Amino acid sequence: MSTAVASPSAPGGESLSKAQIAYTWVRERIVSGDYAPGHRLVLSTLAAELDMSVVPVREAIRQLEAEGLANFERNVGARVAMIDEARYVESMEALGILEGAATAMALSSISEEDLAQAQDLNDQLRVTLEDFDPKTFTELNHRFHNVLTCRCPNERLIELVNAEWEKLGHLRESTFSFVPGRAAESVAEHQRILDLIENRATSAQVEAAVREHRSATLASYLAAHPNHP
Amino acid sequence: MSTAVASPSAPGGESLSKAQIAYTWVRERIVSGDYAPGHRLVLSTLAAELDMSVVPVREAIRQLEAEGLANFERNVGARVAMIDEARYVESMEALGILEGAATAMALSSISEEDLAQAQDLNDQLRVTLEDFDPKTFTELNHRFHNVLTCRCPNERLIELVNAEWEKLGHLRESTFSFVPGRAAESVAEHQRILDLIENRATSAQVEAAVREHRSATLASYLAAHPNHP
DNA sequence: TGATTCCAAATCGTATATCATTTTCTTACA
DNA sequence: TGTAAGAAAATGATATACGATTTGGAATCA
Repeated sequence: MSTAVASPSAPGGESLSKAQIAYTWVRERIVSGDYAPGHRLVLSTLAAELDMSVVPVREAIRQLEAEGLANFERNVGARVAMIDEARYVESMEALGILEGAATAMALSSISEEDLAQAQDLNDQLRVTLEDFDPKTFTELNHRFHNVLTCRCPNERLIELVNAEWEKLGHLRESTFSFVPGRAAESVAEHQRILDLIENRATSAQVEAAVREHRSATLASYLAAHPNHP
Repeated sequence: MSTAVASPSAPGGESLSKAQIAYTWVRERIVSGDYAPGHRLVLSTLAAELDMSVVPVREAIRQLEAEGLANFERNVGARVAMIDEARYVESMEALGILEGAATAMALSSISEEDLAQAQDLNDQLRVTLEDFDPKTFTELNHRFHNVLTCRCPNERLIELVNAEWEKLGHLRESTFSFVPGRAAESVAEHQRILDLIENRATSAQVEAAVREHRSATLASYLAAHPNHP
């Protein structure tokens, strides 16, 4: 029986292709940490588990590869992407740049409600600090940033932000897990960003603030991390 | 005979998989404009032309899809991605942001030689103005920007820059084809960027200059373009 | 004539089969 | 005992085959 997979011939709803089913299935396992980095993704095994042939599974894994969640080696096979320390840092940096720009561009479109929602999320984050749980903190943190960026009129930029965010996804919680003290600073910086927006700061100021916010997260992560190559 | 495709069992060299051969082959046709936007990519036809089965072709096209060069429609097939006006603008904007940041980060690593090479390329661009050819101008233009960004220590950022650049690739020449006057301005702005670098301007200044440079290109493109939805 | 239905061709999606490569295990030899 | 050669197993890469879906057109009817 394994996992209940949505019937491909689901009546009424639009049936997903097997390749798509395999994609979401495997992806879910990766982001949930079920398949740890380095875990081998054997086509025949996955195909058997999903009760389909290897062809759609292969396609799914290639798609995951394109997103950077898996690595394929010719004639050897695929495995869940390793979390190279250097790459993690670089992606965080890139995310800061993209997110900063997206937030700045969104400025004129951010409504009172958006701002209120962001404030609310940051308040929730503050509450979380007392009984800290990296998982929920990370979740709220994502939603906070998403509220600010999603109004960006440039959809491509939003795509890039999300892609980068997801690439970091399956290990992002580690930042706050490893450096619990960072969470409090993070909330404070969020507040500063919200204040800037509310006080009609220039887009350059907001962009810089968001970028620095991520740099700071990154710095504390690195400080707490003895580089282990 | 058709196109001479590198033998998969090329002796000595590392043989490419058929999927990779198909990928580069189709991609080449797209970026060269041989396959215009909207052109259908029929698996069986391509497979026949490449003398292989449809399986690797399919894989190649999915890869192209992931890069945004092709679009796949379920049970219908793939076609070369349409050049949506809005998407073009958004990608250009995103490229400006990424390139600006990459160039700024590269500042401390740009050597005298790099600067000289960039200067040389811009001089070549200036010469090209007299007997203008959009194709070579675009080529040189790319190399100019590449010299500045490639020293960026953040490889991920370079990846993103290149990905965005290539996404625009198959229609980038149009900017200078449609707005020939823009080329001269472009060269002047390049010169300003080089001057900033030479005079040890702050990274923020350089970043802004590069970003504005692309904004200006975009603006003149839009000005010369009656929006045709 | 125009719209509708139905059939056939085109093409994709997936399964199965075969070939190629890599890895691992065994075995023989120094 | 350690190493190297070779066979066997595992797995990926590709080919072929077949079923499913879409699309275009022919035939039918009002």
